[in-house]
Amino acid sequence: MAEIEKTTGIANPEVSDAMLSNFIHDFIKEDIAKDGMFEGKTVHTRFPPEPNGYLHIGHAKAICIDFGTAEKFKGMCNLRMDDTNPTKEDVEYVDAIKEDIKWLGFDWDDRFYYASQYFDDMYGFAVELIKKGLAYVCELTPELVREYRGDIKTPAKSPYRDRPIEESLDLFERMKNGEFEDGKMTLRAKIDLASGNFNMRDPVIYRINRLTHHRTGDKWCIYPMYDFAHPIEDAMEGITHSLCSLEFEAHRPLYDWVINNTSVPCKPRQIEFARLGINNTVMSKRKLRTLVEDGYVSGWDDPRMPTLCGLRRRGYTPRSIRSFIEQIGVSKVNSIVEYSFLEHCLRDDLNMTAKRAMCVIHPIKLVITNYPEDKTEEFEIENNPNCESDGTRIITFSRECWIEAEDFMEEPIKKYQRLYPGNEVRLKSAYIVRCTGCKKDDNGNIVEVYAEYDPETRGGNTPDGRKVRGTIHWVDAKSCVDAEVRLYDNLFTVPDPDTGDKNFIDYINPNSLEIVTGCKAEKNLANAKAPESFQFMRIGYFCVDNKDSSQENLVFNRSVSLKDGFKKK
RNA sequence: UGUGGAAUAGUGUAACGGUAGCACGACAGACUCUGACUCUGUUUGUUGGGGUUCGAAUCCCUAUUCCACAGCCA
Repeated sequence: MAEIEKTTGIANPEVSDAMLSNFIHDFIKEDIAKDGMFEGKTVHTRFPPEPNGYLHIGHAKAICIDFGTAEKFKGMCNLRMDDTNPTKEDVEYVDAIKEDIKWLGFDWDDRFYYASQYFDDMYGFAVELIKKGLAYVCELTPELVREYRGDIKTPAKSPYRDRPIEESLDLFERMKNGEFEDGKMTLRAKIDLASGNFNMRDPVIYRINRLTHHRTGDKWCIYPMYDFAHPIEDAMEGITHSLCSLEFEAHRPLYDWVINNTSVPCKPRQIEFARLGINNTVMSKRKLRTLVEDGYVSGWDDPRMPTLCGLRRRGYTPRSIRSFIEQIGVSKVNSIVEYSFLEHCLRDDLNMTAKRAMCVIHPIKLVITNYPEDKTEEFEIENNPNCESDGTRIITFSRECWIEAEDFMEEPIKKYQRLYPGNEVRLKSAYIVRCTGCKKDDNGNIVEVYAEYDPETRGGNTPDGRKVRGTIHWVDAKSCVDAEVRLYDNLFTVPDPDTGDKNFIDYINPNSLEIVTGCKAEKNLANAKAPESFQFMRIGYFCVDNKDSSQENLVFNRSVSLKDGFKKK
């Protein structure tokens, strides 16, 4: 590294080893080693979302790569709103995007930009191209442009290609001044009408569009196209490496063409990587919008959505998402990561950080028949057995408590080690109890379970050393609080609703949300507030809903269930 | 059919001419006051065919398959 510093003058070439390496890092190292290429600069990237929708887990990959790469090389990463097309863009998204990126833990310092702030520069560079004979005003209608684009064997054509420079200059200025109606003319780069890469067949770089821009208002009626604007934005900000997804690979020649044919201040390098695919969900903006607008979910932040605000509401932590992105790696292979891996990353994080609590979701009454009716005891219980510094809390115990309905079976299945007549189980941290029977209503439904406790086993200990196979969670009926619990399942019934010509709506899982009310939570949960997460012991990780939960009406979202190693049959 | 990419266990990703490894999953077991966690072990892979080489996932040839591009979207 010291060697490299000498030859390139890069201020901070030191590479952080905290991060897994990938091919992008390799490219950058090569560039750094290449004498003079980035003379005197630090690695500088950018994350350039178009403010026309909410960020999702796929964007998280791009964010982690853009910011993470800068971090790795001790460089910088800008946040830039790519707002060159006012058609779909809106200010409402800008703040949401910033919030999501900050939530993930990334920081752009004061380097927040809009592509629209370079409109003047872009206009200037366009004029430069015209003067060089490298761009011309074309009057083909959109229909004719398409028709004249040609095909693999036929080159494109435009009768305006050889328009004199002075004429194009004049026309382009008048386009800017609003003398022509929308769609009447375009400015096209003069490159190669016969190119096998259609992006190079004299691409349109400016179009007339009388739209009010969310930043520049009505100042402009012509707007630059992405292929022309993006390299300029990058260069204006001194970006050294412009990281983007694979579909822009074929645009790279055009990116380089713009950089090389205009007097932009630097020459960024575009590197493409595969975007993230995850099964059991959809990721395209259009499909997510359909889910929201047609009411299949409650909003962009519905906990079933792969949006960052949805994942946040679901209980995903920034750390779990960053860990996920880091572990799936970066390559140029289009791939579909299993949703279960994301869940694994969440469990992995929450296992270390979430405090344990007891909550009974499908309650059934357990009566300890040999326990005094008016007695209440307190037990001290650890908040997280995996993290001693999380301390302990007090829970109460009395004659009646709630247990999970599925923790009792009148006739046990094979290997069942919970409550059934004659069997002993431990009520977590309280007492060992022996089941003595149950009571049923007229329809044969079990309404109460009976057991006798062993006073010698206070705290759940067995002084005689006897082994008790089952330990179940419970809450004191006298002191518990009611809660609403929302259980989520996959939004789709098939792993690949996003592929092929299927209509993804046909595969929506009608049971992706189950709302359970009347759940019984230990009293300590009464004051829980978002964004706190808990492990409801033996069930899963739950977070307080950041919209609907209140002290009067506790609402928990199941973020992810615990793995269930019990093999039924 | 033109251009540009990509093919490594079920999934994702390393190995950059020198023992194909890791993670997730699955399976089996140990441990356990969470059937969780943790730990141990097992399972499964270089797209096919040639070639170069002492030695090939890696280099060469060839075949096959897959993805992206013909917006005045980004």
